[in-house]
Amino acid sequence: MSSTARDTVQQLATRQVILEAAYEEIHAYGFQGASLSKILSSTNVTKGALYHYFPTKLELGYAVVDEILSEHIQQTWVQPLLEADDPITAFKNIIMQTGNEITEEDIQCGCPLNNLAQEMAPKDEGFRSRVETVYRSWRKGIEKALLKGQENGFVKKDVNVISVATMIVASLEGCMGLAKNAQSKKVLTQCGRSIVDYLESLRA
Amino acid sequence: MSSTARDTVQQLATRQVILEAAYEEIHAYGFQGASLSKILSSTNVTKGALYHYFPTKLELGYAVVDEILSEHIQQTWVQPLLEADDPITAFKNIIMQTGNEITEEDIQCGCPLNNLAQEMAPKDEGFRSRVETVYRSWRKGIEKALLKGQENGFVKKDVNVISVATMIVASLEGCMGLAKNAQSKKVLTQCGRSIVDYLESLRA
DNA sequence: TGACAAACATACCGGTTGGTAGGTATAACA
DNA sequence: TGTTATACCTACCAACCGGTATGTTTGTCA
Repeated sequence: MSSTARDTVQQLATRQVILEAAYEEIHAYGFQGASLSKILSSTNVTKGALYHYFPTKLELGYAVVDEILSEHIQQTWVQPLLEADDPITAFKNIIMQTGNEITEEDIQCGCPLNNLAQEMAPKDEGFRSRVETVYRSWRKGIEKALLKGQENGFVKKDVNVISVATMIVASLEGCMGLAKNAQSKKVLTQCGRSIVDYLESLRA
Repeated sequence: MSSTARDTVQQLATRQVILEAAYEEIHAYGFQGASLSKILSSTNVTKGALYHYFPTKLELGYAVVDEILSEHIQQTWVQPLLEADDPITAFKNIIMQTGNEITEEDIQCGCPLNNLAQEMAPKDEGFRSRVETVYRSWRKGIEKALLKGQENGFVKKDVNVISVATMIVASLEGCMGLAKNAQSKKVLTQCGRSIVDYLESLRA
């Protein structure tokens, strides 16, 4: 039993190495532009190992969405919001913290979720539906937080939480997209400030 | 002289056919995913003709940005704004008209400018700077219109027109991006309504 | 210790891609 | 009418891609 457990650990370790290298390559070059050869040469993994764990390049990409991107959105953008009483203040904190921690390189690569959405949604239903699942849970999390905020008297009662949640995600992604093309942290913070202003306009 | 003029017209006609076919292929599959062979087979143009007018695939892509996308943004999103006295009402009209005219296919393909920005900005400086020029003139146009709106008493005086212009473009692009992945016109109109609400909050 | 399977490693393949070399048709001009 | 340049056309190529077939190592269990 214990040896089986260790095997599983070892197995998952190699799998994880592949997965994270794939994530970075895809983040930098997009899914279609991502080269399996480059993923392999950036690690000590061979093509045989890769195809042992992932039947196709497509399945590797799916796993990146399901296991890395989904997790990242949830931990960064949803959980802190759900734990707070005042969603607007919590959101401002997340935006400001992200703005502080983000590097120029991150800006150049953009939001990996948005990148995949824009590139792959029209081309592959598997990607689209998986990305959509992540987006939906993101928006649902914001909706929940806003609703709780309304109950606690932090958010205007007449706010349509569904529309606003969509608008927030849209402006965050749009903001990252503009900053990515401008290659400018200034554009990002400038746009972030407008989002914060917008959030404040929702306060009760 | 007149015959030379006719030659030029003929020449530009072929060039334009290539350009528009390239635009559609790139819009549907992205620049990297766009196949020259498919562009050629979708027209009656041969590879020799293509490479007569465009030295590389890259230059063809550049021309699409400079001559098609730039024009489209200017005509749809900037000119009507600059001609109006009240920029907020004008903007609402553009958004609603676009929302009415847009097809499900358009939604699936997304905004061609945003597509190219997200795909190519980190990979090719030529693309990035050209797309950036389009974005900048878009934002500048909105800034001008908002400023004029402030002078005419339609827009709050304390609004930072630069930040707001960036925010508007960001949320428009983000909105299109979300709708594209959701493959849903409902998401688009829902998000559009939030943008309109945001615009109304800027009214004097 | 031997059997067997999981976990890799290597060499290779068919297909597609952007790009090129070299020929041809057409029309303007001297 | 001969010359020349523009505007194409056709056939081909090297490079790279994802994917596979086959071999080898490693560890487990009976």
